[in-house]
Amino acid sequence: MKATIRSVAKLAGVAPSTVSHYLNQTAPLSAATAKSVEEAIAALNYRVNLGARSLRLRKTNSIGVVIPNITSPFFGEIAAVMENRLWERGFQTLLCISERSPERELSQVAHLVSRQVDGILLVYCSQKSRVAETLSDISVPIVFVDRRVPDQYSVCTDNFLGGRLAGRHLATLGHRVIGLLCGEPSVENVAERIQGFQVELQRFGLEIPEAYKAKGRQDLQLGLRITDLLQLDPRPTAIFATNDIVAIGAWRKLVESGFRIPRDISIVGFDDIAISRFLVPPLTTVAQPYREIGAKAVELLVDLVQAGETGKPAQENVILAPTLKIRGSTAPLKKGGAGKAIDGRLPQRTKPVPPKSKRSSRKGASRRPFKS
Amino acid sequence: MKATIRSVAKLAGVAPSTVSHYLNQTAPLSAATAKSVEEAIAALNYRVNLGARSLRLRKTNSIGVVIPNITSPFFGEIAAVMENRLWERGFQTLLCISERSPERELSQVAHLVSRQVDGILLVYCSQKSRVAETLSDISVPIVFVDRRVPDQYSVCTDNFLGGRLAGRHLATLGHRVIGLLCGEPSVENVAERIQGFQVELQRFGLEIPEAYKAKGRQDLQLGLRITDLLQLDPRPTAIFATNDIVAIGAWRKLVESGFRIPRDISIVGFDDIAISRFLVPPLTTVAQPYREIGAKAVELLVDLVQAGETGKPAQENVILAPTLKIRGSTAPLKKGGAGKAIDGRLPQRTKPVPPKSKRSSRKGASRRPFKS
DNA sequence: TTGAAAGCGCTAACAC
DNA sequence: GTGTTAGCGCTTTCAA
Repeated sequence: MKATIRSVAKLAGVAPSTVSHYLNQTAPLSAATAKSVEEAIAALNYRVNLGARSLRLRKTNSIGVVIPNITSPFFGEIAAVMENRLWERGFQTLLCISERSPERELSQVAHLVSRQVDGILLVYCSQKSRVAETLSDISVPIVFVDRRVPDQYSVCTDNFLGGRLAGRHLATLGHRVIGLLCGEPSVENVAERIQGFQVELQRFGLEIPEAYKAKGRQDLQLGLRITDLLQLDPRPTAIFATNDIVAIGAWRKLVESGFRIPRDISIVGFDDIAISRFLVPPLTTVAQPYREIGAKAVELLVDLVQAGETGKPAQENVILAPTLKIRGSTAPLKKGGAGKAIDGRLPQRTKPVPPKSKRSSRKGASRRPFKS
Repeated sequence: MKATIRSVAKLAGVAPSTVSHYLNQTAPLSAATAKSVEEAIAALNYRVNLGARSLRLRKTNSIGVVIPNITSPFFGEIAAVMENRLWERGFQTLLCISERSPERELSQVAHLVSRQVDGILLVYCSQKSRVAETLSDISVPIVFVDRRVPDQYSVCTDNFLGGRLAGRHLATLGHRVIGLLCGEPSVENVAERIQGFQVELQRFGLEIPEAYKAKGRQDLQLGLRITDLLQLDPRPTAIFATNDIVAIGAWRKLVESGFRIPRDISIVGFDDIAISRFLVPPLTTVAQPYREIGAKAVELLVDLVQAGETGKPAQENVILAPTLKIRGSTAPLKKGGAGKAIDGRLPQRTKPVPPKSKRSSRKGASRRPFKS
């Protein structure tokens, strides 16, 4: 039924290889043959069978993308960027959503390998993922996205730096009593954010007591648990949430409870998902470099694919800097407001002298220097 | 290098076809041969080449999904549901994001066909899409999603009904001066919502003057233009936005301008994207049946694929009912509030007698009866 | 400049 | 039960 290179050849009165040459411009054809081939193709509405071509060429021009989900704004953006870049580079995206199931993820990767994808972009779903271990079996290049894996290619955000940016911002605004909404780290990213945040606060002589940390699964519910923190004395004047969804949960609770943002309380998120800009006032947040992550991951993988067995790219771990988006949800500490020191003691202060100037606070504070 | 069915056969001391039979359980093997095949497979870490199998079987077990984007909540959900269902049914999803470009869309569909996908799920991007016309060239079954196409399989929401639900809700709450934020219909869906809304209002003797309609590209910006409507006299007491994003834009402007929702103004959206629930108060909206749309589309397409040339499923257009989610953003019209009739005349009333009871208002109002 | 022939890795008659 | 063989649609030497 369907036209093949053979049927085209027959109709055009030439050999299949000639048609192939025509299609791939792999040999010069005389004008006459070219024309007759062209006509035959049109007449039969011939379309090359890419599956057959792939089999022959041992290259499918397809890339597997495995990701925990695409409905959360962060992963959705990443997946979208990747598909775009891949399409531009001539690769078809095979999408696999792991739904945070390590088993499913594993079987998806196996499937993709069976399908002879040229490479895989993997946002693995949890520490429990056994993909990395299975990797020795896998002959296909893999780039890990938003997760670091020892001795593997990866591209991700500098979460530690992101945490520090948030910490510095709040400390600089004068906040001394700060609450933390900590996502339970399914992946080390979140832990790094918290660590960076705390390390930076220490530069200001601040430490966050355990009571000021609400921990839980990193979703909206966790944000709602801000009520626990609000009952503490002194009440926190600022909140750092380990992602924007959590921040929005907290936001909602705060507004319902009659708090005004940022007058009564400042709040900083992480990710910079699209909604964050739409809140009133818009959310101050640490923006992940979505586009860069996706673009870089594709670039790296495509290089890897094209390198084949020859010279593999050297850089193994790309770490991209996030940026602090200062918007309306944070403000300087109100004089005499809640959370002010009680009888001269700042309850969270552990070191005597917070740095006076921003400059000095920065000096030596970082494992890596701030960009700005 | 890579193990093939041949190398496995050689190692196991059997014929390739025997290995194939083992893999596909297409013939019973003696325990001994089965075991030796098994061992050979393990020893060589053999994985079947699905590309080759597809070529032979003329079936790729893959489905193309073409969609304008996946970062907007609506399309993201749809794409996610589809991938899930397809994976469950044993199909790999080939994702193509058209980015609202008709040309790109067309070339993506062509690519998918060349890749021998077994079927295509298509959310086409605009009226300008020429896919439907090109369809005669395409031998692959297609199901159109969220768009109706004459004589083609499709599944979408009953947008007209959705509009009516919104209209009835606001009218029943007593609102008489109502503003409309109308997305510019890139696709007939939006027009149907507006039409349904207005048809239902007419049942209540209401008509919306042109001045009370703000039109524009269906995005956040359009919502901001609510300021135009607020300057009208009488001021609208309720707003219907043709989707939630637009509603959120309006929301933002309203809050910034000091309006209280729903005390000062009621607002109804369309879609029920995830954010809508998180607003304070949460947004009343017409919920699209995301999961049902995605699930049904996959089901239909898979049936089509499996039917092959034999009996094609009869149902061509599946229309799924949306549901009204009444939440906090709408409230009964305040007595004596803004928008009340001026010297006894309701400016928007065109017919003398609005129906007294809900019952009568419903009777004959619908092309299809309400579900509830 | 064009054609013949082999083969990518797999499955499916069909024979034994 | 198992092996032989042909062929899915394509590309690619190599020869003419």
